[in-house]
Amino acid sequence: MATIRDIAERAGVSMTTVSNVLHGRSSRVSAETVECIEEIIRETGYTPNMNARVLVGSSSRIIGVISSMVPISSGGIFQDPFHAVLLSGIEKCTRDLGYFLMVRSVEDANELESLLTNWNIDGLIMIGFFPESFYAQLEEMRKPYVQIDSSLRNRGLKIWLDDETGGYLATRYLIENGHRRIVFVCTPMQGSRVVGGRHNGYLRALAEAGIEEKPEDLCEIGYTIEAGIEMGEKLAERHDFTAIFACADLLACSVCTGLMMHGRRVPDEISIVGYDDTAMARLNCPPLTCVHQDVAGRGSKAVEMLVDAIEKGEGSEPYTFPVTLVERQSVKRITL
Amino acid sequence: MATIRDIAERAGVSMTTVSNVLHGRSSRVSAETVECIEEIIRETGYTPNMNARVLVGSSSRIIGVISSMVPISSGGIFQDPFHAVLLSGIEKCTRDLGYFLMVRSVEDANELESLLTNWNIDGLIMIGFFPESFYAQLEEMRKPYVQIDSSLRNRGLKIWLDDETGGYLATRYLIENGHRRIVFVCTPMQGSRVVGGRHNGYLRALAEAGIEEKPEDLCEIGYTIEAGIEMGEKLAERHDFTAIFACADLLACSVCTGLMMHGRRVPDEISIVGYDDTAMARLNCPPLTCVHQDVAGRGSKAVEMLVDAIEKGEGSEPYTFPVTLVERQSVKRITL
DNA sequence: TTGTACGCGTTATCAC
DNA sequence: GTGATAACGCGTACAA
Repeated sequence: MATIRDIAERAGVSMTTVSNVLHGRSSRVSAETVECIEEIIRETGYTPNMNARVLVGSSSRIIGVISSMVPISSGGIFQDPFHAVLLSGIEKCTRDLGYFLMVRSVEDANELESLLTNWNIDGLIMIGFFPESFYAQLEEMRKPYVQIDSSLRNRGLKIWLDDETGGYLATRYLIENGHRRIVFVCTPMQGSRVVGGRHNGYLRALAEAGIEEKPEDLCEIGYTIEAGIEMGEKLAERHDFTAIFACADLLACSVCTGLMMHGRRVPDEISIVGYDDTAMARLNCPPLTCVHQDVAGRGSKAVEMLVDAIEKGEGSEPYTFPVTLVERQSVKRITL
Repeated sequence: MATIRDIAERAGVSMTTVSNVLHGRSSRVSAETVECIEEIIRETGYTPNMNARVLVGSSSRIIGVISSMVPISSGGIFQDPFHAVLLSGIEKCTRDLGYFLMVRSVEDANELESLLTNWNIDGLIMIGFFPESFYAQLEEMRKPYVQIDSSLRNRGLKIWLDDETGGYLATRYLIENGHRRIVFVCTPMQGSRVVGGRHNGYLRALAEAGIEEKPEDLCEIGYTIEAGIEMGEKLAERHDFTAIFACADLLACSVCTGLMMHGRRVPDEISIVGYDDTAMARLNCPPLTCVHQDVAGRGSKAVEMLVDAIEKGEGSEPYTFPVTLVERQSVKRITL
């Protein structure tokens, strides 16, 4: 509760001097006063009132996080483990860089504007997809924002993933293990750079091996456990393929469950490769071979880029994270 | 960016009048000025500057969330799916009640104090366990705080779970299905009300059925997938039990994986019951029978209790959430 | 090197 | 019913 005035009085100096010490402007203060004041600051446990700082200055050192709703079950943000890990990376980096994190779900562009102006938020991290009006609002307000897994056309900072390579690596791995008929399970592709990229990689690997793409091998479903299990049950009836590439761990694991519930064995009869390498991949039985991405790292990078933009006013090119393939036990080598 | 002063000028009234309109003090303003001002407020898209409000008033309408680190892999908060869903519930309710959410990891009591005073945070939600110094700090600052899954002795608001009943239901269910030798897998019990409660329920069900507790049936491990898988592998060697009750889904699923990797079949040879009913329970193969708790609901309730305490200054009794048993397919009825 | 004074946007008190 | 005005805590010209 101690204020700058309190410190100044106790030290017998002016508030300006205290402020200078607080901001490390040591050139303007004699060494001994610095020491004296610092001592008092320690004693009194002074903590700046950020609200007052924001009011007088421009920066609030608050970073906002909004997330579009990709819930596993019902509404609410961050239910998806992917988002949880992402947030974890975001929080850590935000903290390390001396910023604060305000988390909120936002219904429309007006709410977004309110949020931003209410607290004079310095910049925004956007997880997922949002209506065009959100971007228009942000541009109008000239607020820096960074998108994770964004679509193509919007401006602003972007954290991408090398989705195409991931799709390619997964599919090539299956082909190298003797599989020639590979089902592609994904969420609806329309307009999604992410899913589209993974699919392109899938197609490239197929083409490279001289394998023709079969329309019935493309399975688009909703991003829920139930949809995945259902798809697994449907696929269990088919005997015209030997492998599945699912473009998210959640889908891979739930499809796997659906298959096994109907007596099909993984990987003995059907091999599966997933995408993301979240905790559920390691937990799956058998442990899931999948494309790995550094989820928490992407969160950190998003914060770094955003803070750069906030402090230096720099816009940077989209940053693309690499992917790797993690071999576990859900793929069987087969010989024809 | 419009301020109260701007509005006042445009309306040709004083700032006080605008403020009165803003706060619905209609008795002090004539109906026509109210309408006029409201019109201007709409036009100009006025949004209050919260920092200024906090500075002059006392309440910030910010709720803080800190989480002890119970990470699946490396450091960082909210990596655990349980925490993710919890946060989701917290965020929604916070928003519905007109508050804002600041999320942060905190290393020690000093950092906690800084966080709270920096922003004049109204109240705190604590997820998990924290050192005694945290509580001392909060008491000293007279900040309302609510603990989710707290230990016994601290003051403050508490959201509990009926852990004992959960342990009892799970164990009784296994016994009803013919199992008499039930291994109890958990995280270290020492001082944990949560794990201790579940264990007590387990013991009660055993006693009720006249089954003696065997020391070798108590397995304490770390809360990680790796530890669970390892324990599953170890248990796969044993043939002196028919069922496992794991006091967290993560443990149940990873033990299940470990068992199956070593050729033991679930539920044919070994039945398993989990606890929490997170997404991974539905995703498990076979889908996990487990004790259900309303995780998001607990988050909401925490916010409600906290806001009550903030606004009415009321301290309330610990609120205990009920549990139910969800039957899926990881338990087999056996006859001796 | 140090101090004074003003303004940031809002609310509350008190006078009109 | 309405309007000045003083705070809230801090940063920063500007003056000394």
